[in-house]
Amino acid sequence: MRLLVVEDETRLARALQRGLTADGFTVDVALDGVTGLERARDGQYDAVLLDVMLPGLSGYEVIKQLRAAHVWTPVMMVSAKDGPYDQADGLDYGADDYLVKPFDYVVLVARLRALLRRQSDPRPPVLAHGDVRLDPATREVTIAGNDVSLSRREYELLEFLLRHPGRVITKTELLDRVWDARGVGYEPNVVEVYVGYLRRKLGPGLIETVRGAGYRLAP
Amino acid sequence: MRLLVVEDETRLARALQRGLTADGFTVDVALDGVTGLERARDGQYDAVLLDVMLPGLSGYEVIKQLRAAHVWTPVMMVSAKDGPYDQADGLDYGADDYLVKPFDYVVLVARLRALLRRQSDPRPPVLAHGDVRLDPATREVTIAGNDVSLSRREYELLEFLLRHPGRVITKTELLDRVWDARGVGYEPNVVEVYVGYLRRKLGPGLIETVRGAGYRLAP
DNA sequence: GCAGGCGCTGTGAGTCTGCTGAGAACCTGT
DNA sequence: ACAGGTTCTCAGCAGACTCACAGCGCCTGC
Repeated sequence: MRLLVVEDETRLARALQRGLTADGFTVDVALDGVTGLERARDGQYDAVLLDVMLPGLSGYEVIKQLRAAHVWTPVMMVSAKDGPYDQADGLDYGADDYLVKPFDYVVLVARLRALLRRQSDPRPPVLAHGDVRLDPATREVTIAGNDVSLSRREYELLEFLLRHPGRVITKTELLDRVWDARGVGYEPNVVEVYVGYLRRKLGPGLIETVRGAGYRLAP
Repeated sequence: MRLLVVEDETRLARALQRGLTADGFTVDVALDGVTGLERARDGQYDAVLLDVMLPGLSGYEVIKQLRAAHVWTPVMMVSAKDGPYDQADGLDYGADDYLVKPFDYVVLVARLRALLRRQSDPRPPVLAHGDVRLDPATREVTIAGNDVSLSRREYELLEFLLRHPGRVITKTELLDRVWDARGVGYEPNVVEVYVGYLRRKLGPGLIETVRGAGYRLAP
């Protein structure tokens, strides 16, 4: 079993490498996000252990780009409990499991084994709502069976909405999650513009405006 | 995690019940479409595993009626590969994922977990009082089942009242909490105006006036 | 019974929010 | 380099919303 550990704290990284090797895994280490992404993309790993707080490229960015590159290696995210991020975030971005620092080594191994065991069908399921269907694996979107071509932003906005069906989502949240994790430097109006684009391509009635609050997938 | 398995092959149904129970789920079984629909509609399940070929009521009918009844429990459809139906049909009817028989049990569990994860958007609980219901996640407000459209202020005022049922709340407090943290610059009369709007939309009798003191939700 | 105060509501002006078309800047592939 | 697509800002518009105001009715304390 080949593992990739992406972790910038050298001390922890080495400890994990030693322990996991002793437990029978073959372990590579990457000390920052960029090399982590590269290795994860190219190497044939059975699982990736991915820290969230990384120099260069955050863990979220890494997993996002990994999935965008059609790499479905199971990923276990690791983050400090008191960070600005939380579990839901990690899972949203496509992590398969989530661990909070500081973690117990035994728990880590158990979860890792469970992850490897259940990962026999890694293809993400199709997202569907009404007659709109979105396949994260191929990035294809269809409406009533007809293909729709979406730009990157349009696609990611739609995917985020489909992952939270029914919930009202504020423009700020969308800017945070679809545009930029830092979320600054954008006018909320971009969201309005892109919702407009989607409505033009997918028909009105799919995305509802909740005045003063945000947007929501029509029930 | 509560699951409902709707499957008429008793042998398979029992096997699934045993396996999924061992994997930590709480499993109910329905052996035909009619009872399946009933249970799915009434029970609070986290997911439904739904066979397509069912005596009484086909799986498609079940999911159609389920969605028509505004039940959005995630549904995984299961069907024989060589049946007259195919995957597209299932997704069209509003299934969230699709599995072809014969399926690998490990695959089933993996997909089921993915489904639950997607769905496990931690939704805030619905606020209810009398026949008024308010869902903070979707911002939907219903009275006796009928949708009511509220403006931002109206919504926030109602939400605040529902979060403090029974208590008498002064106008000053409402100005503080619903209008503006600084609470200055508003006439107390705005509150009266908005209480008026709410009474018009939700019927009198919901919000009681306590003369000289404030407002209170009727018991 | 009466006066004063409190709360309710109709009216309307000003504000705010969201939608859209136009266009500039920037990529990307040819 | 160029064409086409994409991303984002800006400005104008329409409609919804918010709130003050003023008049009226009702409650309450004397």
